[in-house]
Amino acid sequence: MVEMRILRSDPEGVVNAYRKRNLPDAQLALVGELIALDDRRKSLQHGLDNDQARANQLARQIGEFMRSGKAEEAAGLRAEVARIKETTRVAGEALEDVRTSIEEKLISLPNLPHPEVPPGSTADDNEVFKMGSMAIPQLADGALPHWELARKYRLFDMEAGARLSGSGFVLYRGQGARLQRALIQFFLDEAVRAGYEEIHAPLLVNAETARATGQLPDKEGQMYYVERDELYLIPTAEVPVTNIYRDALLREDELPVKLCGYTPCFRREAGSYGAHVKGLNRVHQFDKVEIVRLEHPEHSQAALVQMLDHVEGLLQKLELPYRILRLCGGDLGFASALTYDFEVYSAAQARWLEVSSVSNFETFQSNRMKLRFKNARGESVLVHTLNGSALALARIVAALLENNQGPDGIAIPTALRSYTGFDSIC
RNA sequence: GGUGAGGUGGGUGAGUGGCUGAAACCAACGGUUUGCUAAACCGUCGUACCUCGAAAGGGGUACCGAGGGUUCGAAUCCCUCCCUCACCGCCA
Repeated sequence: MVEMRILRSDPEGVVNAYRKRNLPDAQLALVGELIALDDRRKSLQHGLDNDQARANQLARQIGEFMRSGKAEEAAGLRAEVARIKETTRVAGEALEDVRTSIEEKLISLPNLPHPEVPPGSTADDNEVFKMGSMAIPQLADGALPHWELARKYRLFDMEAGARLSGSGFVLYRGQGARLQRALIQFFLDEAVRAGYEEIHAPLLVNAETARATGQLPDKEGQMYYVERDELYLIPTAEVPVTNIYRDALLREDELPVKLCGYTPCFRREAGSYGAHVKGLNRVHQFDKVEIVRLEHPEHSQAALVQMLDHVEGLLQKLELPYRILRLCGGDLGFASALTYDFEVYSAAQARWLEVSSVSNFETFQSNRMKLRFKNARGESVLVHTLNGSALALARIVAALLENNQGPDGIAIPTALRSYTGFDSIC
């Protein structure tokens, strides 16, 4: 949720920034509407406070009259209190309406794009920020896409997943299952080594939690919902992990907070059909290690760079060809101010697959969840939140299988061998 | 799922209708003392919003799990919900 403070301080700048996101005029108009509503809110609050101060004063006087036996005087004041109460009731309702209206409008506005966000409207306009040094592998004739490799080496079974749950659910087995576990362990170890505290979080969260990180209301349809208990299956570890600090008021010296967590991620996403969603390219449940940081506003950009380095290091250790994209305004996620996507090249499909998204949310999430720290001057300041995948498994597996296939099987990258316990899949 | 006991400021914990935004103690912070440390002593010490002020700072309102209600007045009385703890039942 964008800070009202920012809207008020520079409405024109805000509107201009939103143009980068290609927001429709109706949404841009909200900026002015919100400021007007906020003015109204202040004036209602002012009136209400004054009336209540008066009522409190009268109540005290009535008490004194009662004690000293002046019943008539007390009765007269009671009548006045009754009048004031009626006024405050009306004002209170009006204030509540204005608040609700502000909340509704504010929550419908996406985050302001960071100045570094390139212009553009679709994924095609994303800027290639960096190409990894690993060469794109040249596969021999007859190289197979990962879903064929899975069949050949009995690594995972989409049909079984479909039978158990539905299409888009995967059952891993044998070396395929082992590879999953190895990657999770590897990613967690690397994150912990980089100073992130490991979190093992609940996979079902309540509505308030989903709202705080921005999944509700804007991505409601993306989440699985357990109606009977009013709980959502998490679409990413970001949700429970960031929410650990909901409503927190930290000391400045507690920053930065660096957390990581492995969870399965559940996504309903209807999506398209055909080759694009075949195999592991897009599934309803996948595994991911997420890194999350709570930062002092002055340090969040530096933190973002560190996170990019961390993710890049993982891909280098896995010896995967990758590139880093800087998302353009039109492709930027609702809650994000600045996002870098990592894509790995999946050679048999001859396409880039998104395996990580690293974002700085600045105060968008912390404003929703009232996550602040106290600065040296004693003021409460919203922290910046950041997170990134480090890394998402399913597509990494797809690329690993395809890129490393050869006549003698599929080679496991050196860094992973102590985790898998085998050097190749055969 | 059943029964019982509770939810007060960073912590412990007092407070059953007005002078309680809340005692006391601990922690924390600033200071005095001290060769240093400790102790002792003095002071500060919740959050949000509105408002006055250039600022320093001042004034006001709300908040004692959440939401309603009674009352001139509620941390205190009533109702609903949530959560925690204990015991029983069930159970990976």
